[in-house]
Amino acid sequence: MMKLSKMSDYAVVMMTLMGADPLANHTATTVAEKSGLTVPTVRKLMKMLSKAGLLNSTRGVNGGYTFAKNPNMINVSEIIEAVDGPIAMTTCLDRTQTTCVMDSHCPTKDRWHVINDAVRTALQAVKLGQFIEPTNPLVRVEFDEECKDNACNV
Amino acid sequence: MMKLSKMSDYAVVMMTLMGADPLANHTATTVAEKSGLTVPTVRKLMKMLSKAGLLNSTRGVNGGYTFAKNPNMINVSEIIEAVDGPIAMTTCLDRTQTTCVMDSHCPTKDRWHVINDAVRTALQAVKLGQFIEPTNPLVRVEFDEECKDNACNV
DNA sequence: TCTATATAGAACAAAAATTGTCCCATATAT
DNA sequence: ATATATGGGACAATTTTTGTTCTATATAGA
Repeated sequence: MMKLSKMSDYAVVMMTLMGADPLANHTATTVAEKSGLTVPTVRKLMKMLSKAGLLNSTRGVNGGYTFAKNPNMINVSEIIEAVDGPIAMTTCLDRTQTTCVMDSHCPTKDRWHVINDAVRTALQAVKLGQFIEPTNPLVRVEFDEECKDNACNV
Repeated sequence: MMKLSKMSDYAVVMMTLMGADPLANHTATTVAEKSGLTVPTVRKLMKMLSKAGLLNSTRGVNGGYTFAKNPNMINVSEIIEAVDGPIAMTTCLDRTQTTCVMDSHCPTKDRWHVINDAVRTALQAVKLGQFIEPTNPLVRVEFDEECKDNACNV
């Protein structure tokens, strides 16, 4: 099954929860509480999202993270790529990889970009704002133990 | 990085190589030779493609696999789903998983369908025929009745 | 200045998923 | 009968992902 990693799944959930209060300063601790994820995991993801330029960070006392831009302008592919790296459907499209088992036998290496572009375009079309409930900005979801395992994306 | 599994990647390559001779009978051994993949791996994938209805199989001496339908009518998502299972971007969209019980509390519930559908649609739009060298006239000739409405000329 | 708080970066072990191979059963042409 | 080929399942090895821990750095406020 082709699917997202749990980490990028978590990241979208976190960003969605933060988006309920889009101007506030969010710390790893508070996001962990809201999401039910552990603090270390949230910290790791916040760092990635900050490094990718989706969040601004402030260190020290009263530090934390704020949205670097309007959630309505953040698309899902940005979040996924911040966590999982570039969307490359096959190894030969991943510039960090150099080896391919099939090398000269491969008849498809120049065709995959069609699919890759199609998928990226599809993901770019979906904005974070579409995930945030406009009518319920104070949602404070407390996940069960069971939901930690799959980010509760039922 | 969100990517295809190697197995589904291999499967597309194999199908592309077979598509160069779309009416022939292909054995696991011959496809292994053409692709550079090992025989056991090719066998495993051929079984999956056959089970999914993309290939017809014949057992015994002179057995092997033939295309069950025109390669131009086979889309890439069919091959991927034959090998990797249904395309479900998150765990909650995978019907075989039932681990999350907090349906009503998840902030991203029902939103993932938008992305999932977008990705599936993108993959469905790409036909195997687009991977195969367009110089082979047999693809068009022998499967012609399936192509009456020009659907094969994508 | 000192302290408590919070992010930055890197390294790491545990867990999970994938990959690749092997075995034996079944079918079939010669 | 025999050689050939697929069908189904089980498995170990490998790779990837996941989640945690550690130390360093930055900052507000007492």
